[in-house]
Amino acid sequence: MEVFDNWVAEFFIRRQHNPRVLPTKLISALQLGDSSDCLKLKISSVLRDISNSLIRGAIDEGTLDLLEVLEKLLLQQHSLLMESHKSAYCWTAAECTLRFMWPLIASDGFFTEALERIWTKRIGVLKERGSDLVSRDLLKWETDLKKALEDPELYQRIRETNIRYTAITFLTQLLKEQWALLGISSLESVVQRRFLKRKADNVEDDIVDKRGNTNAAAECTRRLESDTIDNANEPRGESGDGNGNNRENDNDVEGVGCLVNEKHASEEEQTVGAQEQFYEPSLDKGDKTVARELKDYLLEIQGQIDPSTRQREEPNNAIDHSVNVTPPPTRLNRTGTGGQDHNEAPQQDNVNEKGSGSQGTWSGRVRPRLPTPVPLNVSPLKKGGLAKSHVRRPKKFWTHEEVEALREGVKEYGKSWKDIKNGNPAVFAERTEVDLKDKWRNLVGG
DNA sequence: TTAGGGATAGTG
DNA sequence: CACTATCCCTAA
Repeated sequence: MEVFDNWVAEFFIRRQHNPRVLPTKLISALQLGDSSDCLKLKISSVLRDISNSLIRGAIDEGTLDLLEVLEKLLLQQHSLLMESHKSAYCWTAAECTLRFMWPLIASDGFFTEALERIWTKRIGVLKERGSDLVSRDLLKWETDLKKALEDPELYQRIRETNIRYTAITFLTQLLKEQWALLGISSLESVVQRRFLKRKADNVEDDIVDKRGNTNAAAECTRRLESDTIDNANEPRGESGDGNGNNRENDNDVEGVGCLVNEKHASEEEQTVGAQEQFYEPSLDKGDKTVARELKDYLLEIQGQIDPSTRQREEPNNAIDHSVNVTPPPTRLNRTGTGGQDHNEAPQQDNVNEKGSGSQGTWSGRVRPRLPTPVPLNVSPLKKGGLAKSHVRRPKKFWTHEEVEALREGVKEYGKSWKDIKNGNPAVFAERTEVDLKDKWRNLVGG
């Protein structure tokens, strides 16, 4: 596979420019080899799939598949498995089982089936191959769940816990860490270099030249290629400026790091003509220009290689719009008339449908404004990175179970709240380590 | 991650 | 207002 194709694919997957194409499908279509670059590409696509399923709110056994695939890929790369990966797997598995616990008692066949399918078969396979995904927590869950089959009280307790939240938290953390490990994409680093170079040369006209050039795609393809070949064997910033798709703390982005950041960049430009009070003062002009340029290139390239995409209805919030350029002087046909909507491929995938106001067909390099993405809404348990969650978690009194478990925990681990929580994940599913600490404080009357 | 201070809400 | 249980923020 061409280096260039590889890079473009990587970029699209990272940026999710084309969410209508499932990354894993894209990857299999490309028929990658096993080189290290391809490995990273595959990892990216799996991460993107996981991310998509999180955005859709679909945490299911497909997510488990993805996590297992990710493990294998990481293994090929000789990477160690991260804690977040194990935890994400463990809690996702629990969540998948929990959804079959809706009957009040375990007698119903669904729960038994789920236990068999997920814990006996699926996880049995993991055990056989000695997977690191089989963590202590996972085994603990396994015994708890199997015990719950006999013990209605335990069944009840597990049934009522909010496992989903924990699963989402770990999945999010896993994504964050893995994206960070992947570093910035090749294409981005190339474009950044281009930009810096050009900035040095002070040749801004170049950009202007490109506009209106019908052959632009071919043109920039050529340029990119010629520019990138010499950097072909440069390693990606392994974790150097690990600003992966970090959603929260990237006030210190440097260089193109911000490109990889979805939210902030998008809000920056999204606000054109709308409310301006979204934050992110830390984006530096240079970066924005780089990002804008890159996006221009890629959209044009995309238009060439995938003509059907250009005239399909714009998707909505699942898409990334990091760098939305203000409408250029050319006309922007987003005037309700939407001239060219034939070819309505009925492939809506699963993008949700609330962004109905967002369509606007676009031709050439003119892009419509897209709706602001809905931030991944992890429950108020977590301090939200974006919408300052002034929302307090509802107060929930401690049950006798919890208090007892806490007492036991302190006896066993001392004041290692984290260990206590991990030692009894089922009971403490809805308590944070800080909660344990606070509760202990008031138990001992401090 | 943990400890400690403080905010918030319920009760009397 | 005082007191309690819980939740939140942040320094170290």
